[in-house]
Amino acid sequence: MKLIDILDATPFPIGYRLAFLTNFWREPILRKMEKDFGLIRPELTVLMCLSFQSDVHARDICEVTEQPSNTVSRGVSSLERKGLITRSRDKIDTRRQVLNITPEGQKLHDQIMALFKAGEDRMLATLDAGELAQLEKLLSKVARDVEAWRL
Amino acid sequence: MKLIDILDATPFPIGYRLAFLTNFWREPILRKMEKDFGLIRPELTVLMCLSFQSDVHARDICEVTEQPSNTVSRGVSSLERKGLITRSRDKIDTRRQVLNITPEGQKLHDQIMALFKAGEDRMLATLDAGELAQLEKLLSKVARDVEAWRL
DNA sequence: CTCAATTTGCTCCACATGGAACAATATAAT
DNA sequence: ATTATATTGTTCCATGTGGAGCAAATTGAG
Repeated sequence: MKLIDILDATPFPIGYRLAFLTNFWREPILRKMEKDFGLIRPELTVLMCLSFQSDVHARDICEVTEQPSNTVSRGVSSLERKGLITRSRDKIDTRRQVLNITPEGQKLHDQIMALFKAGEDRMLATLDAGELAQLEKLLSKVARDVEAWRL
Repeated sequence: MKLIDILDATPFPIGYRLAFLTNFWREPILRKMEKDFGLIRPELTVLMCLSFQSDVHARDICEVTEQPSNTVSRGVSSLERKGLITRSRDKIDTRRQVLNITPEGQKLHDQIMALFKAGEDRMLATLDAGELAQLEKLLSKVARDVEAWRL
């Protein structure tokens, strides 16, 4: 009995393959990230948001990533302790705090992104250029349509 | 700031989209499964294995799904308490126990599979028949190649 | 101006999960 | 046969995570 056999027996061939590929691509890298860099998942989420945009509030991260506020709160706190992001009170609304990534945080972020990139290259090595373009185009189309089909 | 924007900014466009689609397709269904049927993830894993094949050992499930033995053990115990699977000592090796799905378990399994199928249909509604075939073919190719690229 | 309602971020708590050690049983070596 | 080693499945424990509720601060209605 192999996992791939059970996979082939399900009535949702594409969904299961999406989950299958996601697991084998992402999970080992996340474990490596935790082991080598001591960064856990919620911290990476915050780091990616701050790398993408500056002067962000924790609340923004909650909304964008649809994560509960306590998870984001923990991620922000530990990232600040590590010196990977900065936290400063908002002058106008002192409940809020303005978050920014530090150079150290950006550097770590880039290293981790490189891990994912290398993993993707390995995963897709069996596809030629045309197939790669096809796959990205199809996944993009479905992803862009997300608001129409998400529950 | 939208999640899809951060997505587009990463250097791994396909990997991130795989993860993105997997999350929005699978997670809501798993939550619904937990709420409506009281079944948690490790239980579903065991149930799917037993639906696929009869007379399996817990150890087999560990190997196929690469889950730790305690997780499988808990799943097996709770499924048996609920009457969804049966457990009987192996006559030859009395350390082992032979697991089988019950008719009730099979019925529940089929109901849950139908949820995932319906979710997949919704997710892929934007693709035409040719695109669907293309996508499945490409995902299959990469998935079959898993042993070559997994870390 | 005053007080209720909202928003932000945090702590407490409950639970799912994986690692490690354990008992019971089976297998191998001499 | 006896003893050491493997294997199976379980319980204990540490940790990551989300829900609910909380205090502090802001906003809005009268």
